[in-house]
Amino acid sequence: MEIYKASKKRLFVERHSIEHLFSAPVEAYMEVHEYQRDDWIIQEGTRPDFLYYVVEGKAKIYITHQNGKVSLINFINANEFIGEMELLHDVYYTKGIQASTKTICFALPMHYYRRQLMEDAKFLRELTRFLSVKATQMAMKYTQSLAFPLENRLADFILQTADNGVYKEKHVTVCDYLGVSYRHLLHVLTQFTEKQYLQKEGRKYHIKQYDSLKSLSQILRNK
Amino acid sequence: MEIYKASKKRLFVERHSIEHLFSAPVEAYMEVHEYQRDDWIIQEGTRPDFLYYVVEGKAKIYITHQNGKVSLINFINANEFIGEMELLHDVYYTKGIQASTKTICFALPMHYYRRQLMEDAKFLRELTRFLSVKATQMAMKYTQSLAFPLENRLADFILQTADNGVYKEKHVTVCDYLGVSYRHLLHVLTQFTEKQYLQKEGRKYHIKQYDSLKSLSQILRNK
DNA sequence: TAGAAAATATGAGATATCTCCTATTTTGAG
DNA sequence: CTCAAAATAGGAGATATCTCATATTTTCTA
Repeated sequence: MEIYKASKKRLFVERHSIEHLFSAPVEAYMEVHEYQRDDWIIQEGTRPDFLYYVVEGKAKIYITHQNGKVSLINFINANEFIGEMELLHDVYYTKGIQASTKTICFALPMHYYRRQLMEDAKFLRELTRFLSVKATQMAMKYTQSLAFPLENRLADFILQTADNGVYKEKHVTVCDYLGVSYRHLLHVLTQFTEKQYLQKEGRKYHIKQYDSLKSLSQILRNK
Repeated sequence: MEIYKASKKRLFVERHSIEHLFSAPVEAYMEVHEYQRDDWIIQEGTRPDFLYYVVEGKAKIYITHQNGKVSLINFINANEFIGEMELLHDVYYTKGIQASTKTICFALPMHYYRRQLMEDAKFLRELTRFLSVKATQMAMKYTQSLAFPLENRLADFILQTADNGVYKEKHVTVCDYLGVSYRHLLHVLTQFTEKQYLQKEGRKYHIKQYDSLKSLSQILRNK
């Protein structure tokens, strides 16, 4: 992890305005943190000292269960917050946050800014929107996971993450995200291949029947 | 559904202050709605005109999936909001809300109050807290549903809803809530009875081995 | 650059959960 | 009070998903 200093910091802050998020300036004590892929931004179980705002990159929220299973709760993208739960609640089980690409965040020391932020309608409005989307997403994922087999959820995930007709996510990550065993994920991927929805080439899968996948994934949706 | 008028309204509003929620008064256009058990407070798919604040009672959030399955997403209790998603987002698939006991809500016409509320730090802070809890809850339910079998989740649910050592929820509701089939719920309940965790008496189940259920439910928790 | 660790792959058997069916009991509206 | 609808109950077989075991390939690190 690198903390930008001096001109590197100044330049970065100038290029990435966050005026739209706050009524009063927060630059005084704000830091700029850069994390490399796989770095832990927050350790599971350890309260963070900062409220983060992701400017660049992508991260993952993990929780480890007592039975050893690991869940990838969700992805965090640019323009989203990290640590807002700890800002709002004194008691909270902190989830682990891991960068999945190089990730640059603004880091606001909660100590300094908590009081100010909790009075700032502009900030609270942003945070409210963010949390409402998060709550809705989780509710959808929850009900979908119970109402539909992996087949549908995987089709949806493939379409969401495929890049130029090519799907190439790591199986291990996908298992944690969709909450199924490695074995079963492979099994359904093989089915997709046998049905010619996908064509496997090394570690990549080429989408061959977009429509078939689309109709599997549409079943999840209440438009 | 009954809308309180005149003195009935005045009395109710006086007895249930909501000063702590708003910086400026909202009583002018506020209504008081009373719903009976099983009334629909909001129809699935139909945008509500009000932001509701539940003063008394308990309600259920439902969504119907394309495959016909119904999910009970969550319960709503006193001092919680309904319709906040529609307040925040112009495009949103509205879930159905059904009263599960007699429920009395304050109903704020969004049309009149949206702008004012979105500027009100006090209100936004409350809403933020509410949504953050909601998001956390959903995330936990989601990961738990994928990481643990019904046995653990049902044990937890029984302990949460049992009244004086007696569990007597409707099976149909529980199926929708825990996302399992009626058949399977009965199956696991029978197991609990055979293991003497519960003792069945008509439609009620008496908790006989509190500790066994407790340890099943503890497995879900990361303290 | 060798060896360890992580990721991929696949088989085989177990089990959690589902679907479909049928029967009985309870509840609620007229 | 009566009848239909809802809720409860349980059998039987299907299937979605899991666990465990083992082998190969890729990636990372000392």
